[in-house]
Amino acid sequence: MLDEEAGKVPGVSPLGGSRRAARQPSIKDIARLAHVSHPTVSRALQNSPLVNSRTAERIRKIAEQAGYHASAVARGLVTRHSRTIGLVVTTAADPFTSEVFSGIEQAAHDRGYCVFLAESNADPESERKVVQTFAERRVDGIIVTSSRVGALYLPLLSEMMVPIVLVNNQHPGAFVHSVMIRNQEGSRAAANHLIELGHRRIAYLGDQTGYQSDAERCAGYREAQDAAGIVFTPELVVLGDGKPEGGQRAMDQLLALPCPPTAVCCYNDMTALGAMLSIRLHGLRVPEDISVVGFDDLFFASYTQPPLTTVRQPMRRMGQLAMESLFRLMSGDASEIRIKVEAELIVRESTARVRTG
Amino acid sequence: MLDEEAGKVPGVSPLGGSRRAARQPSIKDIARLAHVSHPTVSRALQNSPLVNSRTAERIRKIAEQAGYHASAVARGLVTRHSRTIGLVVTTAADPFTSEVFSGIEQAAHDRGYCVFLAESNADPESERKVVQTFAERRVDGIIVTSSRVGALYLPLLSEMMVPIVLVNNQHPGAFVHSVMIRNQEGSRAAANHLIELGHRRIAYLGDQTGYQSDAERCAGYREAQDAAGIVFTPELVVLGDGKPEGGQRAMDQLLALPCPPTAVCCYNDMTALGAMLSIRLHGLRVPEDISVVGFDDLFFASYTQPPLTTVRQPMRRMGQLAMESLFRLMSGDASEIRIKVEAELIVRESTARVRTG
DNA sequence: GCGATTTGTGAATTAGTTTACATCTTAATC
DNA sequence: GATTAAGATGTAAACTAATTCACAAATCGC
Repeated sequence: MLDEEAGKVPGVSPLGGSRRAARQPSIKDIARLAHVSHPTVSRALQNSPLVNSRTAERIRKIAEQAGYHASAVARGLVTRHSRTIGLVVTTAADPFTSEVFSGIEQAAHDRGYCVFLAESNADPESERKVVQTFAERRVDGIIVTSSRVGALYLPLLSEMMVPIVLVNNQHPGAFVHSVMIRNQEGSRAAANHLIELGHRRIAYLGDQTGYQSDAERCAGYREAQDAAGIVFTPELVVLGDGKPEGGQRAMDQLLALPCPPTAVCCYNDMTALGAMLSIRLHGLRVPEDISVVGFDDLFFASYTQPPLTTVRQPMRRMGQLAMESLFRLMSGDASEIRIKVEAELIVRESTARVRTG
Repeated sequence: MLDEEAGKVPGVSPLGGSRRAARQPSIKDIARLAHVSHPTVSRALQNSPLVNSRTAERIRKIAEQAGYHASAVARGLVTRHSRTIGLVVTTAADPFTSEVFSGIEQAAHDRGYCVFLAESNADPESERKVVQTFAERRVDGIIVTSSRVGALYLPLLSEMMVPIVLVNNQHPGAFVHSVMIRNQEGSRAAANHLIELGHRRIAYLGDQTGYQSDAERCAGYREAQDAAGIVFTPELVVLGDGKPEGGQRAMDQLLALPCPPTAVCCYNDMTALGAMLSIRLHGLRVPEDISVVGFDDLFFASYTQPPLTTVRQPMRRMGQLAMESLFRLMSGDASEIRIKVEAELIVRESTARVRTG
């Protein structure tokens, strides 16, 4: 016990006139208060069998009363683990993203991890900066959701020496870990549903920023048609931007066609929202005139008018799976992880039998 | 990957003998690679005038090539600042919350701060744990959004010695900093709009978990009616839960009344979503039979059928303001911050002149 | 050779974890 | 009652990766 025997925690009185911010108590402050050495405090707080359980209990109580919280930054320095993960998203203000985050956060929290959430705004430079920030902060792992720039991560990855899991963003050929929805199967189910309802002229309203997801969903749409012997009509494939505005514009295009479709498969629910608005503004009705199918099953899908038939992604679950995969990787398991989760068609009221005549 | 050719440089390599997993390069590794001392590297990377600019440039280049990222955890230990803030939300899977987050994140990112996002799930115990986690991680500040448990933060606050800003969650009387929407004025404007359309029997569909926000919005609703000489009818005030399900149930109640309202002010847009569904399911139409007003102006408000008249909250802006307030507080400014932002009525098509006869 | 600029040396500091080792206290055993 | 071992605790230090300071030394221009 060398330092100030003063007995008080230095700088702890905020009213002392000092302009310095009061310091949080350190392990040595607790040691002094409990009249033990600081290694004993450390042992007590970690339930080490080396300390008498009654002493340990006493120390824990004192620490609690003093409002002691062992600094994770000091601990992280020595343990070389921050118990922190980084999540990079295009934007957090998106129902899909925030559901996935929610799943990640829960799984992380359960294991004592904290999540840094950063937006890349779909800007590669910003994305690079975010990953660099995460590197500086020594996150133990990284999850990337719905990004367009998968290729970017390869060089960063080797530099970071930290596992990365991609959600719905598998860069083809890259050796990265991923959790994906079965895009093609889901989309095929949606298209099949329309075909079963008698539709023959079915459009696909895609997402020009969707890259692989869009390609796979479009493939599912085509596959279903091929199987049903419907010839592919290129002008029935138009592109939005994954948001309502883009969906609306793309639907406008379809409705300007000499012979518009009787049904539309949308890249996602946000796109479907815009498509349905476009249809209404053209004086047509869903599903009487045109059937609409979405993808995602966002919260609002059951509240649209009419309620939206869509392909459900288990978003929370996908977030959890991504986090659990990351835990596996962080614990040293180096095997490649490529999880594919099932998509489920949810039939509501935006799809109906094609109007005959 | 740290260059193993450090071995050909005379001197001891810290990695030389060890079989440890590849480590991220440290400032000393860079010093060795650049043939300078580590304080010089530190100076160079901080653009100190004490180093020759050419040397500094050379060092920066070497650091870059080696993929060096100065450890924020080590720096945080000595500087006592983590350049990190914590945001606690009830759930991230909510359009209001994620918009606010987005504003916060942008402002934080611009100043080199990272944001920990944690969910409390409206559970006080979980909320306490989250704040404790933030304390351990030595966040420089905390923002809390739309929480019910404002009172909880007082004891924690004094313990944490870290500034806290509340968004739409002012606990009355607590000495905390806050960014709030003008609930009462916004709600009054909504009710006035309905009154101007000739409505006399207007309901308020509140949120039993909304506490102060709900009280203020209800007060605005009553104030407008008082001013218009409309007598208050208690059975026209029903409570939801801030979500579509609650809105639907509450609207069901209103429609079961012997004399149902001709217009409804909803606590928020999510509630309005449920209310509109209930109205449809009862075979009535919006706005012909019943006018509906929301609150928030979430992204889907312009895509409902009919598009929703609502009171806009500048959510991103509120997030930014909260973050900027936190920066002020973190820089030592101790003056109380209580920002009130204006609400703006957005008239769309869910409200119409009351049906006469 | 003088002074200014630049760089190096060595150390303290931050708040923990962890280890090796030394005490000291009990309790059991002979 | 002494011996011995086990258990509990203290002491001192190393370690983590940076910042920062005091001071010394080297280099450079003039």
